[in-house]
Amino acid sequence: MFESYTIKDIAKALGLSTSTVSRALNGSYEIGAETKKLVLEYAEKVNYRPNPIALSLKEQKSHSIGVVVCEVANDYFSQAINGIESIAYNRGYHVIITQTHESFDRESTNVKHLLSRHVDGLLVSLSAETADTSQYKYLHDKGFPIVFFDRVAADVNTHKIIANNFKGSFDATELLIKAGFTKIAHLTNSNNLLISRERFDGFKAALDKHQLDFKPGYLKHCNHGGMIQDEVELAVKELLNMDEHPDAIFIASDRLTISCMHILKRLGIKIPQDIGIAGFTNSDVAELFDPPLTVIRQPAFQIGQMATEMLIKTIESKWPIEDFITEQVETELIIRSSSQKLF
Amino acid sequence: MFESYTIKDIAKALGLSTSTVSRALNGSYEIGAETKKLVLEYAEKVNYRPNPIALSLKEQKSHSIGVVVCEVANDYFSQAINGIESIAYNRGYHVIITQTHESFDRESTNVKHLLSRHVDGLLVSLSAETADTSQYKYLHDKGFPIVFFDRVAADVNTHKIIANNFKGSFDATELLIKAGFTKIAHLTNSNNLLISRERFDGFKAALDKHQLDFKPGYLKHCNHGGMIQDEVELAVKELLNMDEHPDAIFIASDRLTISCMHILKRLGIKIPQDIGIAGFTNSDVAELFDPPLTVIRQPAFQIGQMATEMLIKTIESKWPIEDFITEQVETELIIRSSSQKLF
DNA sequence: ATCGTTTCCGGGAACGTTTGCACATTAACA
DNA sequence: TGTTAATGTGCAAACGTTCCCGGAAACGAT
Repeated sequence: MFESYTIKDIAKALGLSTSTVSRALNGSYEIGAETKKLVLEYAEKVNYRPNPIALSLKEQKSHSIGVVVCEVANDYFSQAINGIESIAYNRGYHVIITQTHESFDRESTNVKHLLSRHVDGLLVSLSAETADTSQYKYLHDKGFPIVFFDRVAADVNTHKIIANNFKGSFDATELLIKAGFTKIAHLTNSNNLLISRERFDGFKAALDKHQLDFKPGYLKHCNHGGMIQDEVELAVKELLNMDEHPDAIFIASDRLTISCMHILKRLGIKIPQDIGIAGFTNSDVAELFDPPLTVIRQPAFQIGQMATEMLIKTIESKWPIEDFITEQVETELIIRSSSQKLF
Repeated sequence: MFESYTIKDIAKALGLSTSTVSRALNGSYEIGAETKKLVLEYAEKVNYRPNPIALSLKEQKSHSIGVVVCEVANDYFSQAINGIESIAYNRGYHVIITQTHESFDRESTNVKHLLSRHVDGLLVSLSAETADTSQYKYLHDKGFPIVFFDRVAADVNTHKIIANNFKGSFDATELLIKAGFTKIAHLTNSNNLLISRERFDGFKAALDKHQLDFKPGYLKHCNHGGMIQDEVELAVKELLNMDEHPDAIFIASDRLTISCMHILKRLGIKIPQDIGIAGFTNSDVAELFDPPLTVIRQPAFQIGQMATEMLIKTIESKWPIEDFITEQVETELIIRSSSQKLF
């Protein structure tokens, strides 16, 4: 039944006061053994569950956490959310998810909305458009719990969970180089995002190590994170139409990787004969692609879990936290034939 | 700022009572024009937002809806959840998502948990294991708002949103037949699910129409909905090892379709040369598969939206609802080469 | 001057909890 | 017999709202 018993009901039924019942339920030492037993048994019998809303009001805690991501229909984020939910559920928190669709305005209003919902903390992965992180800085300075994951704000000193983007990029790029590709382009997200810069650095470092020089024309940013199909298409076409066009593309985000594959398919470009491909994605079906796709995969589920654990620890901490840590997790390079150069 | 102003604060600052402020904010006719203006302006200035938790306690409504699905990391369900969120957000509800992982026990505890959270209504897609729907019947009889989507409970008379499973299956099967396949197997979910039975009926009807007889050995149920990889693998292998093995498989669920593709790939089975494939899935990358996969696609986003609209309408209805409707939406058959017979 | 109406506003209860405090009972002690 | 301590229980406030009442002031009509 969904009309639930309250402490008042129990008190009335047992001829006790609500305070006594409350204390008995919470195992207070100042309640007699038999009274306690009486209450506990009755509560069990009628399946008493404390009203979480009343508790929230009393404790001034909503027991909910707000999540800000660009979109949920995305392999990386749906896996991360899975991780977030799994921890939150067990710890008695519920999760309110909001999507920015890579828009800074949406992100701001989402944060405001979550705050007006009185969430106890925020789990944030920035939108591609976001350059201004002052709202987070402000909240964080006021002591509001925030944990960033994946797309972190460089200038807000709070807990963060990130993948080893440099190494992931370096390894993937080096893989392409070792396979024999020499003219490697880089398709990436907005430069606002720290991950874009880190991934670029890894890419560049691999080039440097193998004495390949970096062509500025081979670097393409999609400032809307792949939400605008035309933007990606334009970038890809520009690469393909260059006089000395690239023989491989290293792609730095999940959505861009998938978009790019669609575009290449539509254009009839053969992989890896015409162009080699390696990209970040958490798709579980990259193995089934034609050709099977070489990917850099992040432990999205674990990242979601770690971020949530950290956030809840921060929320429930008795003292203000001053030591904020940045956890780094390793990526996984899964080599398939899209990155194999054919001679 | 996240410490928000309360009505009390406003009352104190303006030398009014909380009742007056509350009424002014709600535009009550019994408040003088200038008082109202004063309050409204001050509230605007300090960016007053009513505390949703206090409101919930007062109104005995949590403004949240519970969602029960088998998993979120699934193309169909992540798209549906996207639709659910989009409506709920606009209507001022938040969404609590729970996953059954196709287990009936998990489903029961999830429902109990959501109820103890005082959700105002439930959006449910049954687990593959669920045969007993009495808990929903009970709640529904008590007047608790429930809307089923996709995997509906046949014997609970409430609002439902389903795809035209019969037609989707019929069309896909007929497509395989017309392509020249004659020995078509059917890989599907547990028979507990109404959608499995409907999809089987569509499959069977197409066979009948074209005078192909149905071989019981060609029907394989995965009672755990594809959550157990070995179960799917066994089913697929049994089909392939039959004396007169099928020349095509029609697959009736998202997860099974993807699982089956992985298994066939690992076994080195060529599609469509060795076996033709068509299956239900909402994957956005089926086009990129090797070979491109013929799919039956459901309008998952819209289904999520419709279900949520219906649920909120039921929640907010003044009178008890007696006319419950079942909305049916059409599926989309996307023909690609996995279902093209090569001679 | 008295009464009824209108207009405007405040007091206080209620929603379901927790918790500081006060109180009652009993037992032990002087 | 009175004092103290220990034990067990209840009252009431608080969290932020809404809303039923009751009431004060102003006004016109009698």
